[in-house]
Amino acid sequence: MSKLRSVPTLDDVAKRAGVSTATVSRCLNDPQRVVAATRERVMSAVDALGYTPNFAARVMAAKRSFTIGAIIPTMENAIFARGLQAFQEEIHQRGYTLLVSSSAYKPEVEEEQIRTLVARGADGLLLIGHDRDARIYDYLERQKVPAMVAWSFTPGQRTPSIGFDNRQAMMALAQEVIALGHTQLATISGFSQGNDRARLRIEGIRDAMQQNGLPPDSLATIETSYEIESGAEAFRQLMAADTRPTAILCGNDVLAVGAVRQAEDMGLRVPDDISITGFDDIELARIVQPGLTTIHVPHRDMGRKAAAELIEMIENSSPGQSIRLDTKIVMRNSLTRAS
Amino acid sequence: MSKLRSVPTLDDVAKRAGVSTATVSRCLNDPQRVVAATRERVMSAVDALGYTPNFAARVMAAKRSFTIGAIIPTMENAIFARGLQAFQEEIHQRGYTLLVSSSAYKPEVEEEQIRTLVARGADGLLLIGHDRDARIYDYLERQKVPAMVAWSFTPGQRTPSIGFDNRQAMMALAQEVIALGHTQLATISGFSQGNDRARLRIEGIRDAMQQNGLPPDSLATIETSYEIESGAEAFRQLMAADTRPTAILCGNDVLAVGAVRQAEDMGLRVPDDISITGFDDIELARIVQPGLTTIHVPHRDMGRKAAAELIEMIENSSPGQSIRLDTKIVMRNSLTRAS
DNA sequence: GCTACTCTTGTAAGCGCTTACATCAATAAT
DNA sequence: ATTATTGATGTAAGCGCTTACAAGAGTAGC
Repeated sequence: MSKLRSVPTLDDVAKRAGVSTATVSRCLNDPQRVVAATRERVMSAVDALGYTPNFAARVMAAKRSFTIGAIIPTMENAIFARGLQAFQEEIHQRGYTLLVSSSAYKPEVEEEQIRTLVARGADGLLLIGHDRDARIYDYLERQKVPAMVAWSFTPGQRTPSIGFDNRQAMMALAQEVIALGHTQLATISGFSQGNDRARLRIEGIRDAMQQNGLPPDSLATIETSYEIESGAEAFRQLMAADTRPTAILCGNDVLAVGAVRQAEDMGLRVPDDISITGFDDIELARIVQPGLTTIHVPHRDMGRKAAAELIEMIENSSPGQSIRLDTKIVMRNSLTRAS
Repeated sequence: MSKLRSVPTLDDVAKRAGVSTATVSRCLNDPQRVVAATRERVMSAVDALGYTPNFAARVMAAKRSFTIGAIIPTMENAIFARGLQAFQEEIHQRGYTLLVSSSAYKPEVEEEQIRTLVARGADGLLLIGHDRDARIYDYLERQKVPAMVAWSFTPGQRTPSIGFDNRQAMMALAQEVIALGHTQLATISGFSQGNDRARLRIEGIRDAMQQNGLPPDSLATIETSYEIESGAEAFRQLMAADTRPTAILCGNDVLAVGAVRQAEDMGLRVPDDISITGFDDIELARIVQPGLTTIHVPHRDMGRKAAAELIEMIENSSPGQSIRLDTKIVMRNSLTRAS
C-alpha cells in the first residue's frame, strides 16, 4: 500500500490497471511480451499516475544499469569535450546513459570516482590513458566491470585502448620542426607523472632529435598544469634561459595558446621570432592568432569507436579490442623556418 | 551466502567480522555508534574483502542518495564549465556527488535527463534558466525533488534562482555602446525560444535603445546556435544587409568570437570598422585578438551559492531563496567610439 | 540486592523492482 | 476427444542495504 500522496510505485500502477506487478514490469521493459489490450491499460495507468520507475530498485533487481561511466581529467577546457560528446551520442543511441566525472588530474580523486561509478552500478567505464595504480585494475576485475581506455593506444595492457600513438605523432611533428632548421628545441608539457600521453609526447620529441643528430638532453623541458596561464608562465621561464629555444613544442593546444599569448605580451612575433606548436587541434587552435600548427586528433571518431567497443565488451563479455587511430599534422601559422 | 568468487556484500563482511549486518552498516555510516574494538574488526574485514557498498541498495534502503544532478545546455564550450566546477567543489565538500548531463539546448532532451536523474535518486537538481514546460515543475513537485535555477535571476517563479539580471546587464552594456555614438545596432543571439537568458538579453538591448531615443525595432536581430561558426555566419548575414550595423552586441562570447574571426576574414578591422561585444567573460574572451569587451559573470560565486542553497533546500526542506548577483562590464578592445 | 538507565549489538522488516517458475486458457496436433 | 504446445499472466523469491525495535550487559543510585 502506498503512503498517502507519495511517489507512485509499480504496485500502484499494477493495482490501478488490475494486473500484477510482473505484467507492468514487462510492459515497460519488453512490451511485445504483453498483449495489446493489457498493455494499453497499463500504459494509461502509468500516465495517469505519472509513474517513473525507480532506478535504484531496477538496477538492484536486474543487476544491469545501462549506464556507462567516464572519468576524464578535466572539464575545464575543451580537450576531452568533443570526443566525449561523440562517445555519449553513440552510447545513447544504443540505450545507455553516460555519467561523467572529472578527476582534476589527481590519481586519488580518479580512484575515488571510479569506485563511486562502479558502486553506482555502471556497466562499463571509459578511462583516459593507461597510467594508474594496478590496484584499480584489480578492483575493476573483481567487480567485473569492463573498462576501455581512450586517448592512448598501447596494446598489451590490461585494458584495451582506442587512441593514437602519442609518441609517434609527436615525433612526426618534431621531425617537421627539425626539418625547418630548428636546433634549439623546448617543450612545455603537462605533468608526465601518471599521464602516459604527456610522457610519450616528450619521448616522441627526443626520438626525433636522436634520429637527426640533436642531443635529446638539450631539449628544454617544463612540466606544468594544462592551463593557459601555466603555458604563459612556462614560456616566460624558457625565454629567460641563457640559450633561448627557437621552437617550442607544447604538450597540448591549451599550453601552446598560453605560450603564444605570452610571446605577444613580451613583444615577440610568432612565428618569426619563435615557433610554437600545439597538440589536439581543439577549436582554440583555429581561433587564436596566429593559427596554431598542431596535431589533429580524430576526437569524434575515437569517442564513437570507444563507445562501440565498450558496449561490445559489456554485452558479449568480450575482452575488447584495441584500435589505433591516425593523427595528422595541421599546418597553420605558428611554425616557420628557423631564422 | 555469497556466490563463489563474487562481489562481496555486507553479509560477507558481517560474517567475516563475526557481527551482524546492522553493525557493519553502522560502522560505515555512523562509526561512533560502534565500539572501537568491533569497528576495527569490521574495518579490517572490509579491507580484506575489498568491499564497496552497493549504491543502488543503499539508496533504496535509505531513500537518500547524496547525489545532486545538474542538467546544463552544453558541455561543448566553456560557458557553464567554471560555474559548474565551483558548484561541484562545494557540494563535494558537503558530502554530495554531482551527476552532470547536457541537453544540447533541446527541451525534450532536457526533460528526459531530468526524469533520468530523478529516477536515479538525485536528492536535488540544478537547472539552467527558468523557461521550461510546467509539466516538468509538476513532476519535480510530485517526486519531491527540490530544484535550483542558476544563470538567471527571476524571483517569484516556482523555483528559486541564483543568478544575475540578464536584461539589466545587457541593458547596461547597450547603454555604453550607445553612449559611444553607435546608432545602428545589431545583435547575434542564441535561440530565444525556451531560453530566458537569450530572450532577456535581447530585451535589455531594446530597453537601452528605447531610453535613448533609438527605435527598438531597428535592432537587427539574428538568432542562431551557440557556436563559433554560427556567430561567423550571422556576422556575414548582418554585413550583407543594406545598412550595416556599426556595433554588434552578441548574446555570448562564443558568438562574439565567431563574429570577430569572420570580420577579420572579411578584411574588417575590429573595433575600428565594427564594434563587437560578448557576454559571459569566458577564457576565450581574453584569448581572442582583439580582447573582447564583454560582461563579466561571477561564475564561481554563482556555482558555490547555488550549491549551498540547494543543499539547504534538501536538508531542511526549506523553500529556497533567490539570490541576485552583480555583473560588470569588462572593457577590452573590441568596442570603440562610432566613427 | 534491586530498579532504572545507558550503551552496544542483533533481529528482521522492508525499500521497488525483475524474473524464474507456476498456472491457466486457447489453440494445434493426433 | 484427448494431449501437447504455445502464449499471457500471476506468484513470490530475492537483489544488498538501512533502521526501528528488541535484547542483553554494564553502571549507577537507592
